[in-house]
Amino acid sequence: MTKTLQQITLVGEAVSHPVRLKLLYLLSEKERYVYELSKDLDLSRQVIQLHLKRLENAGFVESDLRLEDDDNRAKKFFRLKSFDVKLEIEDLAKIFK
Amino acid sequence: MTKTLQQITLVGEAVSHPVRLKLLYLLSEKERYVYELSKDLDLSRQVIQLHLKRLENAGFVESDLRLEDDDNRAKKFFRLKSFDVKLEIEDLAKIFK
DNA sequence: GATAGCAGTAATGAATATATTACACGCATA
DNA sequence: TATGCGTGTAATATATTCATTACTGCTATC
Repeated sequence: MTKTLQQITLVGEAVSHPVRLKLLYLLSEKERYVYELSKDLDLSRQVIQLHLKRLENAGFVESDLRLEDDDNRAKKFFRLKSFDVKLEIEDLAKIFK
Repeated sequence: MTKTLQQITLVGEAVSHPVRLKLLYLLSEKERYVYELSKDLDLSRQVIQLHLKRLENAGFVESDLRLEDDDNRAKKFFRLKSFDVKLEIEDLAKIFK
């Protein structure tokens, strides 16, 4: 699969922060919602949301706002889509040559 | 090979900027010195040096200040050491589990 | 001797990243 | 009804990133 310059930089940026790596790990286990993650990581909900947005932009996660049967409080769930991080010189050669 | 959290973030950061990716590509062809790169990329020598330092911190490149036979002006050459970018959920699991 | 090649360091400035607090709103529960 | 759970948005503060200019100093070349 051919990667664009922007795809590469977005992925790089996504994995360049420890909190985002932790989020990736947690979401690899099961889907979780924002408030829950902010409690678990002891960080503000807004920052967690920002990090998740970065991960979403990189194509790693996806989300949906969802109601559960027995609770009418909407929760924004995130889950891991794919995690395929691999970069070779050939990828760069295709871009710059 | 086991990766530490910091190793992962350094690598991610290294590949998160288009100029650094271009530098990696150029250095994959042959070694080059700082002044030369700054001319080719039309950027200040100081910024090129900064980007190269990031690449060096991530373990991608190495440098030496060198005199050539017929020229007594020292040149700081950079070359690609290794380029092995691969990250899997298992790497994160080892760190966070 | 002036200009260009080549390095090092320092100061500065604009933009982005990271994190917080604060506000509004609705639902759940003691 | 007060407190906690859960969302959204906005304002703010600090740090870092990215890029520049400016200075120094040496060698090469016209």
